[in-house]
Amino acid sequence: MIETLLKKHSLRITKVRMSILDCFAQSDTALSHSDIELQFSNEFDRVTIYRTLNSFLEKGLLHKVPDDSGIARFALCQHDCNEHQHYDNHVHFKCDKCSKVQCFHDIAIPTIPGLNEYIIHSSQLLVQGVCIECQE
Amino acid sequence: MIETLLKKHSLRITKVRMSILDCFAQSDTALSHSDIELQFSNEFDRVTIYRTLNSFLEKGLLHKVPDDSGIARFALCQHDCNEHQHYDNHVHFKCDKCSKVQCFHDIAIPTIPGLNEYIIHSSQLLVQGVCIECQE
DNA sequence: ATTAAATTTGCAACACTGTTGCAAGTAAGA
DNA sequence: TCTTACTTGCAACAGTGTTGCAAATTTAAT
Repeated sequence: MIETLLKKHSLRITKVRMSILDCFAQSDTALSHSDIELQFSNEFDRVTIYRTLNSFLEKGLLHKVPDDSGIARFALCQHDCNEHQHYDNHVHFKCDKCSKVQCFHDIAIPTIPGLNEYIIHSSQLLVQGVCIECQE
Repeated sequence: MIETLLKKHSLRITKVRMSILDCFAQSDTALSHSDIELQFSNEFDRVTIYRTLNSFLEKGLLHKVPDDSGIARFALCQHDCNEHQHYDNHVHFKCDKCSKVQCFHDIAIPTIPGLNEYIIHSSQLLVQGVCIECQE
């Protein structure tokens, strides 16, 4: 439940946070600031939306999804992330036709040989192509 | 040679293009617009730099390096890319300390099982951590 | 070397994304 | 209920990237 989720991450329960978190819970794709703003522009200030996304990110409710376009997209964390640790090393798929970005939480990224001397914190794999819906 | 490279990709030989392409040839890390602008701000207009980067991208001289920060970085293509085809499915490493991004052209990205129904155009792996220089 | 056509450059202006400071408003615990 | 700490909205700003247009430059053809 959404309220519990906020409390668990030590965030106060407010209208903006409930609405935006609900948005992510409903969506099966990663959402950008502008996606959110489209829905709530006459309800909440854009700065508030930015700040909400940032606190969700910081507290481990959301993770950032990389993208060649430059705009930041976010998706719900599936594991127990918190402000100290993020576990979001999974595969992302971006459709070149509809531009939607999906997370594949179940597909682990294989270990890459050849980076032995580097200390590795995280790996993110972005696959681009055509999603199932856009093939039809 | 730089002039040959421009001609090969059907780009006219101009001062901006020579200078910027040379910059990339010298550098072992990916460069952003602002990296370039720092060097040439009193010589070339920022719009011209943006346009130069875009034509290099389009003609297959450079590829875009993904990054969670949102700013676009570019690096030289190693294979024979052109305006129709890009072969830049390799590993990128970003150092969390110095923020430099390196390409590992030699490390191929393993095939990911579980995306069978998707048409895949490209895969980019971004590994973050601490580079060798920053460990010392 | 001259010329003509096409491309490139610089400038001004603009749009979008994201951040900061501050005063007013709200949530949560005593 | 009251107090404290956090959150929100507003205004202003900074950075990144794009577009239109006139002037300059490259290129290829004479």
